[in-house]
Amino acid sequence: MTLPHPATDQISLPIVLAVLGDPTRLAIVRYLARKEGVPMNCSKFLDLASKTNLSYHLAKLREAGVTRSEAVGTSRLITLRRDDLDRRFPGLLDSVIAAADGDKDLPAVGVSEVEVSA
Amino acid sequence: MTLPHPATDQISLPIVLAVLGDPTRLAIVRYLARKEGVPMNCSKFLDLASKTNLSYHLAKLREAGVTRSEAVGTSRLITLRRDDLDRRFPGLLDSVIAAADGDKDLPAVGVSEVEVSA
DNA sequence: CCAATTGTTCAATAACTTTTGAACTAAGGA
DNA sequence: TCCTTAGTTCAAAAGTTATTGAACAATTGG
Repeated sequence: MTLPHPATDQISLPIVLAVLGDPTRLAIVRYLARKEGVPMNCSKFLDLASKTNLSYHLAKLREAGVTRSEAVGTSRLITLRRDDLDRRFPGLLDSVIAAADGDKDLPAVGVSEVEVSA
Repeated sequence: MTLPHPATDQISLPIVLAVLGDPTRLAIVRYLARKEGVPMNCSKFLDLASKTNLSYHLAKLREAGVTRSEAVGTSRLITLRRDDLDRRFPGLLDSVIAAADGDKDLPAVGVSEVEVSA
């Protein structure tokens, strides 16, 4: 957990809402929610924005307490801080993700991915 | 309903999240939620911001589909579009308001008001 | 060691959002 | 009619966020 992350009780509601109020970041969060438990690296999101811009948006998500970024080799493993968010704002993430899933106009990543069973 | 309001199915998730991601507007929404059914006029919120600035924030809430503003005489009656929001984004408003109520650091209006029974 | 891969940082710019005050409109009461 | 109340509009200024490209750093494979 190399990079700075806020403690669970430091996560601020307005900041989380503002951070989720951006279509690119919302798409990232949706994808992480769909692939829960599977750590993602940034390259997954390159069809949403440029590398530099992704770095910016992923930092915003991390600083808001929405995601966790871990440095592993030259990659960052990114995960949703679902437990922390659910503890702090019960029901919020679920309703946001459900709402986003129901909206065909929002940008999305990896929608047509093949599920690989173990 | 004189002023322009989006239809229920035109309410956009990122816009709603961004609009609620402002502490002043969140305080307005919390107050409206607490006084559900009782139409408010803008002056209720004058301790949050200046008259001009309130006009701006209330327009943002209306344009996002979060509130309804009705012109009555020289006043505006403002209400939460709870039914519409619940239909469009089930659970979202409740979790946002519950989260806001649990946060002592957020600005609030009319917290210490006397409940007047009929 | 060298090159490729992965992502960051920096500075610049563009694009928005918020806040302000002065001037305004519209309704209602004296 | 005139004054007050309630809120809007407008243009400017201030502040913030998003986007870009070029340069950089760190790790890993050959």
